[in-house]
Amino acid sequence: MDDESLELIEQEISVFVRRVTLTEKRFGNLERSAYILLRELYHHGPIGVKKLAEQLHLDMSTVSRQAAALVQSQYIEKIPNPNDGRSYFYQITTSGIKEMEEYRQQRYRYLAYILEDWSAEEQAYFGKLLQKYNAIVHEKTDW
Amino acid sequence: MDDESLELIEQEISVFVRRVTLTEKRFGNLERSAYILLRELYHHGPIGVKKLAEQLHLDMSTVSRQAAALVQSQYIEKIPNPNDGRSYFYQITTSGIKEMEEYRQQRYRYLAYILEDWSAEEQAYFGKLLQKYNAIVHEKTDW
DNA sequence: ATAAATGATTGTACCATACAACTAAGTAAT
DNA sequence: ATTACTTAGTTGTATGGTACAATCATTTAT
Repeated sequence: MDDESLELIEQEISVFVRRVTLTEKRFGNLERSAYILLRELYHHGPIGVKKLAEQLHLDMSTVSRQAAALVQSQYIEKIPNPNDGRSYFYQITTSGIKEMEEYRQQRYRYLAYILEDWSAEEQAYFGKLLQKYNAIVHEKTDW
Repeated sequence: MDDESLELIEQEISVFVRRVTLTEKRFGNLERSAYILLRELYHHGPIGVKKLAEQLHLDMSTVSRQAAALVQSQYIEKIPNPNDGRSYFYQITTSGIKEMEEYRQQRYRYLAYILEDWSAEEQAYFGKLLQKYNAIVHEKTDW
């Protein structure tokens, strides 16, 4: 692999990640972790902590606590699994969807602002390359 | 701005950031935060906590603690400023450089593995777009 | 029926970060 | 020069994100 590109990517990724994490900490009432959890629930539908943790590549204990907080805030509901007394299904509520979309809108606005002067090609390519990167990590590692 | 690209980018950035942060937590003896601090010291040369915090866009207290830990590990040295009894210069040590490079090598290896099947164009473009994104955030926000 | 496995929670620990209070040293104003 | 203001740095406290280990309750397998 081309060393120059490698160095550039290495350098820029670390700056990029720093910026995104520090900038997008909280939008509205949600932390970023909560947003990601809600998004997963929204797309996947009712699901237990174990599977949720697998999807998010987090430890069950982490997800269990985050989910508990979201139940508290009434953004998700915890429904006992009728076929298995140990397990539950978490389900996003109307209010949860609203908050999730609120957060997303804020991200959209911010991104649109940052990328406003990019050409359509650059924007499209940026999205595709990020997607490709993520897909490869998914394939190649245990993600 | 094109909505489709925006949605894609929004989605993929959050996955991307998650993955990078969870994957690259620690390489060798360094945390990622330590690596970034060392890199800054390495490139910038001797500098106090205040400026360091500005460069890294972190609170002084955060940097102060991270720096103290690195002094402890002997990866950096704390030198009193002869012209100002309040302030110090932090300076990376030989051993600090070694660790920093160790960390970087591990990141390189990992990245090279992930990107091995990308064309040279894709690699180059990916680096450039990340760089461009970072530069714009820098211009447009108080970063 | 007892042992093993499983879903979930809780205890504990660590890192990253910020804000506020504080200390010590420098600078400015009277 | 003495007093008040400012500044560099550290430390106290709080929050969030995460993991590992222990535990609890229930289900499955022997």
